[in-house]
Amino acid sequence: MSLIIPNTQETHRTSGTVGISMNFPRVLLADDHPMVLEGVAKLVEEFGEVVGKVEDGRALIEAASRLHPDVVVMDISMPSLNGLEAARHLRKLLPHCKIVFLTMHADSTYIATAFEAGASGYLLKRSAGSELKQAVSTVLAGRQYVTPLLHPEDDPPGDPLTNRVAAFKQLTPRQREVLQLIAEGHSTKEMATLLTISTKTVEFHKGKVMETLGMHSIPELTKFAFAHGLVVK
Amino acid sequence: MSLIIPNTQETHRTSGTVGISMNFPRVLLADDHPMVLEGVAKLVEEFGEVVGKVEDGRALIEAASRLHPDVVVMDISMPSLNGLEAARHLRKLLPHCKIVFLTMHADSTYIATAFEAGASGYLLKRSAGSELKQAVSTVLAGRQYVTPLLHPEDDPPGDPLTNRVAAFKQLTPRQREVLQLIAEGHSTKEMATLLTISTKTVEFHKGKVMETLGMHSIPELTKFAFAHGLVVK
DNA sequence: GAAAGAACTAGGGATTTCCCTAGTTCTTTT
DNA sequence: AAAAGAACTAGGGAAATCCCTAGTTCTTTC
Repeated sequence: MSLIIPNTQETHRTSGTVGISMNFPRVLLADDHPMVLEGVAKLVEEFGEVVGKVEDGRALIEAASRLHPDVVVMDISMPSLNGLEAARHLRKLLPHCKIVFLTMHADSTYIATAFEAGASGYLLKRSAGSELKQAVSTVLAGRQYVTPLLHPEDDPPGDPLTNRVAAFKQLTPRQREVLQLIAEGHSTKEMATLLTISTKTVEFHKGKVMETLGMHSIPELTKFAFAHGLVVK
Repeated sequence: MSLIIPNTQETHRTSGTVGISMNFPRVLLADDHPMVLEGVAKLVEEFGEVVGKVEDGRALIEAASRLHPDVVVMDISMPSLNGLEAARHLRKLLPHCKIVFLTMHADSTYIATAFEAGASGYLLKRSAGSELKQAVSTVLAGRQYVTPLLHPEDDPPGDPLTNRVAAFKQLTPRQREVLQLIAEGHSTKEMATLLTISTKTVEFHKGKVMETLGMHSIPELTKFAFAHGLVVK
């Protein structure tokens, strides 16, 4: 099974002008953390020219329309205008400019949205530095690049995690009920009393939830429940 | 109002051997995001030697005791052993090695804790790249460096978290270590292997943490660890 | 309205956790 | 240097858990 990446730009794979990997590409960088921005710039300078460095989405749009870079490497979380919105603008403004996201967000909902917004590449800050060059040359060659960290092959067998949001929707009502109670700190015995079923049944539901979500510990479930607003505070 | 920075290392200001800014310092880097780690390494290479790059706190301890760097530049949020705990270990292991934190956390509770843990410098990822050199040479000269972004004029009024922070401070180093591992989802057996102690001892620490914090479930501990930035994501 | 599939219910048994007690090491104080 | 206290270490036994299997109810489909 593979990550679902909506291919809104069929030219990525078939355009006649692409396929040539550029020698020394002109790169525009955007990240709201200067320390990271400048560090990444040094990495880019090993294989390309850094034509600009900006710290928010609006500045990115301005700089891009002025500098006409071959590729933009940008964060998603940025002040003023976030990376996803900036990408949508950029696609209309400079249709030939490639977009690579470099972000903390490993969530697959982000990556799908990113490609919908016009991205050709997706890296994580957890990715190796060498992937930057790899990603830039791949997208300039007209193909897409997604960091191996997000590739489904690496997931535990059965790969229920390809999309945790989707997985969440697969939970039955009873399972969601139990998940919430778990995250609230209730013991199996307490849940059994609360739901007027046996502890064994509660244990079964708990096990099913873990299996469905591809998780193996209470803290993981707790964080998940939080991330989905299933638990308050 | 001003930031309270406990001066646990009076030699910072008065030792006879300090005051000389080193020419080409040997720097050890720690950050759990390789892309950032490698970028920052490039920045450091402009003024010093990068003797090592590691991606978690436990690897940092190992590398530091082997490489004896002049200064360690590290993140706070790291898997396995967070930066603050790693700093406490480091201070005992290599008393002459300077510690500079480079982190996202602009919270003033973090910075106070950082200096308590043995730091001499505190930078943000929002800080300018040039501050890195500035910070390293300042701490090697025996003084402290805090990024201008954190200067007290910018602080929000009040501090509602005092109670929890107080409770957190009551934990022993070992207890904090175990708390982090619990919140990361490790089983007792895994923790025992990681810490090379028996499961029984891990269980004892876990119990003590719960008793001290007045909590009675793993989810509660997990949320607490999150609220204190002890765990990433 | 009968068959099929999904959801909910539980039992048994190995494993792990919880709680109490207690020895050892490390630090601080006198 | 000795004593005291705190932190860390770990054992034993009761309780709770995890994992597998399996019966019952509820819903969907033909």
